[in-house]
Amino acid sequence: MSIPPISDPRRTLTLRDVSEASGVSEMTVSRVLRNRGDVSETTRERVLEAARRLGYVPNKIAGALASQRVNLVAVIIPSMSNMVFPEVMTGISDTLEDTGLQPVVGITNYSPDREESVLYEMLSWRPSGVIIAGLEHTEAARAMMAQAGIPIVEIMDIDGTPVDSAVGISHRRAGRKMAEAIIAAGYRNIAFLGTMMPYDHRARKRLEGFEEALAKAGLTLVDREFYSGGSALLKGREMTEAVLTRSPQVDFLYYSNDMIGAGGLLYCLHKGIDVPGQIGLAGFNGVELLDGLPRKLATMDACRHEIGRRAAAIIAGKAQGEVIGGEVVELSPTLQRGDTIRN
Amino acid sequence: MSIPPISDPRRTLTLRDVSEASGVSEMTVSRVLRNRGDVSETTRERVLEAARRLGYVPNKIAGALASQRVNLVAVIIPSMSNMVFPEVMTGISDTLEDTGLQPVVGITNYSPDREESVLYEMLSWRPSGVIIAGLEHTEAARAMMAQAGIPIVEIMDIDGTPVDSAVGISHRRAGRKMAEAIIAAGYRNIAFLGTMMPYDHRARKRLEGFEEALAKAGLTLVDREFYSGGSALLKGREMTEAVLTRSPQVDFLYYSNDMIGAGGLLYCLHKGIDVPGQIGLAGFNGVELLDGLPRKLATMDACRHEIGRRAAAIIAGKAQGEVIGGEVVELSPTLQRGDTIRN
DNA sequence: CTTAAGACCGTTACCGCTAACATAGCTGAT
DNA sequence: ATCAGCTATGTTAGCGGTAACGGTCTTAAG
Repeated sequence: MSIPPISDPRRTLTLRDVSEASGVSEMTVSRVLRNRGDVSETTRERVLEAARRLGYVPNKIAGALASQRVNLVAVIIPSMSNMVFPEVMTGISDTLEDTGLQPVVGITNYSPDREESVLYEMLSWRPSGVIIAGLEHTEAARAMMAQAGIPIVEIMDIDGTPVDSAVGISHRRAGRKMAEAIIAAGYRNIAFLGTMMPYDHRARKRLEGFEEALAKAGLTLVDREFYSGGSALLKGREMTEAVLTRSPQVDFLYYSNDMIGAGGLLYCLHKGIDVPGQIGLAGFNGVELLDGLPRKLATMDACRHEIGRRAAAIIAGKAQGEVIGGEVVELSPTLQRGDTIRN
Repeated sequence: MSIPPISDPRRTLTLRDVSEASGVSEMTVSRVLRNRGDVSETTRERVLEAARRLGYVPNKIAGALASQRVNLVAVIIPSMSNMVFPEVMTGISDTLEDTGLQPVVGITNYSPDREESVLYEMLSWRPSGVIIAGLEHTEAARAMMAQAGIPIVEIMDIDGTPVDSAVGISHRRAGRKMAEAIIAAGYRNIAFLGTMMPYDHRARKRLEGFEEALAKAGLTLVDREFYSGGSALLKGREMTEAVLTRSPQVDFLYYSNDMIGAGGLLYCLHKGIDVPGQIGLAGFNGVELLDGLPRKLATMDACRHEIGRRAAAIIAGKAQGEVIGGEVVELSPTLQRGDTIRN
């Protein structure tokens, strides 16, 4: 057992090392590295030089404990491969960029239990705020968020009661709006194709709104098809084929997301079906991908980027000391008719 | 200035609160919550009950500082909207899942400077390891990683010298392999279409390998086209149109990624071009999306999932105390001929 | 020449938790 | 009865920073 030499290169550096190397107190080094408080230009330079030379990297763990401040914002979302969430993230990052706050992402895979444990894990790092997808959470999760004493923003959806703040769209209303446009265009034999995930509450709400509007017009869905897992584009093709085979009278296909909608569109075009004359199609989300398709799929954008920005702005505002109570921001998605709904 | 009452519901709870509520010392509470050390079943239950009732969430900041242990693994990647990285992430998460380690993601947007600052930020939280994309970093970034005293795994690419460990494929070799397959199939007038990002080193290396193999066969690229930003699928269409207009003699289109390749494929099919007779196409990555296309694009999978798994395994292993030096794991991508290269 | 007001830097006391060691009961072998 | 050897719990001393406050030394006005 030998005592490691002071200069052991593997020992991690602390403020004391920089302090000794530059001949000032640890406190002064701390001040220099944080740009806080008065320090003369001479010592500042001397300290910075020493820190650089040693390769000192501050220990935020100690800093956070001492200052009771953490510059992290927990972002909890179901998935990263959904196209939707990377864009929300972009909005969040853009807004947080110049606030000194930093997003940290947690993935739930659409599992409420996993969401609960991810939330617990993240809260244990005492973030400055939480941005979490959806309004549906376990009891325990809601309790944790309510107790945490930090701003919470639930995003994507506003059809429900938020714990604190919420930013999103009404998916029920979005479904209704789409149904109305489809009916107005004269389609009558409408089928729904979507995900089967029991926890995709937003897709469920869209379908509910959609059927509500159909009912008001005296219509009901003539067919429906669900999927889970796999390549969404491929599933879109397969499901479309299944529906059209089973229910030849169908004249409109409403998809719960753009990816399967794109698959369906490619299938219809391949089969030589007249779109939108014989059959109309619509998806949901307004993903960038659609721009490259041979024909533009009708869709409704979910304001993803804007949702991210607004949510981040709320957190950043409260971190600055704003004392607004929980607010609900409703964004309105716009219908993009594309080329797959006839006029 | 009033002193908040002991029972102030907004005060954040500490071990002391649980300790008082359950009538044992803080240390015992700590032991219970971490499942470490001997605690009688009676007190264990009493403590857990109290913690649950109060809604106590441990403070990992304090815990990490005291124990000098952080269960985080920094994962630094260029982008999340690239399809490629979400899959790598999946591999990482899957493997880390049951090790108690947790990935934390940082995004660089393909900027070396941003990478450096993200790395600095993450190292300041003293993670147990770093997984970072690519072998090209700033001087300072390399120095930080070398100094950090934790396992570092550079992923995706192995054409270069890693700081510590590396897991990936040889993109140069991948480019060569594809060129050889194309030449063997009889194509001679080959064009390249890809990203212009100056920092996409892997795409660059693939192109280098590709041209190297062409040269060996006495060929050179007859045309090349670059893009940046925007919808990759749409860009693929546009670039393909541009190339085919400019160089009608082209009989093969090699794309730097599957997304633009898919756009090109859709364009060719739309134009009634005989694929792969008149023109062959190939991309890179093997993204799931391709399964839904009307024809299967030739591609080469980049072992994304496996890369994530292996990288995570290395970090987890070293966290367990394995003392292996830097290792380089080379994975071999397999060519998937699809329907767009003639036999 | 005082002295008040800054500018600059140091000292002290934690932040909330855990490693390491100490202690108190209790068991069973001697 | 005695004591080694447990088990179950408590005590002490930090981990590496920062808040808050206290000095010292200039500087310039009174």
